Amino acid sequence: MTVYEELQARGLLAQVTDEDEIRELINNGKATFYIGFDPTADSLHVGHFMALCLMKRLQMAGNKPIALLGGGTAMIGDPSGRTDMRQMMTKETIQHNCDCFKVQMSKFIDFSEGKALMVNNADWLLDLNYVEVLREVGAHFSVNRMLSAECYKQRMEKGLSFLEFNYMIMQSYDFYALFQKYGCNMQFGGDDQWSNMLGGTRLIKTKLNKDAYAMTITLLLNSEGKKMGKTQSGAVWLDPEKTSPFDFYQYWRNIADADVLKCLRMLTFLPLEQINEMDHWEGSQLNQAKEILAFELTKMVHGEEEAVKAQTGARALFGTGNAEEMPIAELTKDDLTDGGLDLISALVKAELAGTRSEGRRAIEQGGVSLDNEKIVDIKYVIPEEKLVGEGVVLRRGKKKFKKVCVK
RNA sequence: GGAUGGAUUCCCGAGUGGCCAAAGGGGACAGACUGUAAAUCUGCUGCAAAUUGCUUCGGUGGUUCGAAUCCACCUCCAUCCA
Repeated sequence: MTVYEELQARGLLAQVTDEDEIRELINNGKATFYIGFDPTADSLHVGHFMALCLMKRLQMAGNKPIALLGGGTAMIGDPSGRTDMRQMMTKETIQHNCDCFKVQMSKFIDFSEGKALMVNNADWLLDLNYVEVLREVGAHFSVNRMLSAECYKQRMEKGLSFLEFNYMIMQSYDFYALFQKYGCNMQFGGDDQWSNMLGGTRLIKTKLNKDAYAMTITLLLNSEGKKMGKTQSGAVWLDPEKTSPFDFYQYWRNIADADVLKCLRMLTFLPLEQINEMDHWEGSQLNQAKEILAFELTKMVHGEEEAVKAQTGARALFGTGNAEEMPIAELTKDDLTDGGLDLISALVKAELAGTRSEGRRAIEQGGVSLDNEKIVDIKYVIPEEKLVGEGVVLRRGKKKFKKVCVK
């Protein structure tokens, strides 16, 4: 199976500019392609992960990837698919985020001599001269056409600043610059980037009369049409400090039935035959598929050791309600009052509740248990001797656990 | 620059002097049912020393016994006109 066929079979391809050309290029390892990553946070998230996987797949097929850090474009902010303006970031924040991205990316992609490149568009965007850009680049863009682009639609209702409006031009310029500098002939990106990417191919065509190609990856949407990789508390990060391997595992372990197979195909490197076999699994059997998905992804992101830990931890936790591997909240004697710790404080200190009111509610509604024993008394005090040493398992709801102990 | 309409809690959105910690919906959280799923049903959703107290309706100041609500100024947004 060729790379192109595999990408197709996995449902990764969304739109392509020229199917035959692209197939030819990437199947024969002749593509030098780039994917842009705007450093909008200090860690990569699942969406980036997907792009990195694609990068890896193509690299394995002999193509040369360029990871483009958007140190320049992040100064502007991509309005695509947004309903409001992004908060402007300072140069320092952007630089910091770039550094974080670099470290994380290096774990997935082999950037050793000649195999791949990592560049930062701040290097060429920041020194551009306004009037010159307007004349050289701006002249080739039709405002009418830009406005009709899908990515601005949402913003036409709420308003779009001129700053953000220029994002497309900056991204197009990137492609143009990379084409000239590194012979980069292809761009990949999320499907929401389509119009930005087309801008680049068109610019290369008009300025240089050369062909360049663009291809988008299907956005990872769940069965309800929402972007995956987000939780109510924010994105699912690849940085273990921001999303622990256990939480990362749990995120995938808990996805909807309807989404498991799709995720396996799109995100893992498991052979398609193996995934196709799971296709006819039904009902609770799908739980196995979810375990596989969660394990595979955790392994890729955090390593096998962490994946095993997360899996055994989760199994034990949801089986017996107790486990070795469990997030621990370590308190000190100072946290105790009168030889014990009241339950509400324990919930807050263990970060199982954001506020005391929230903790109180959880207890009142029967959602809190201590060592598998439900407690509904909001005045309950955990005696000190229980907290010393091994500690106790404090549980809020079905899925949130912490071992609480006192040093 | 001019005219008009806006800004309410996580989001949408009602409220136009006291009955307002503020309707309704969504989301989140908790419970029941399950398979750590979905759907459904129930509860709950500002904070706290919790039959009470404190803070909140874009900002600042004012009127009033009392302001999300009235007045003044300011900031931001949308629509139309230039």
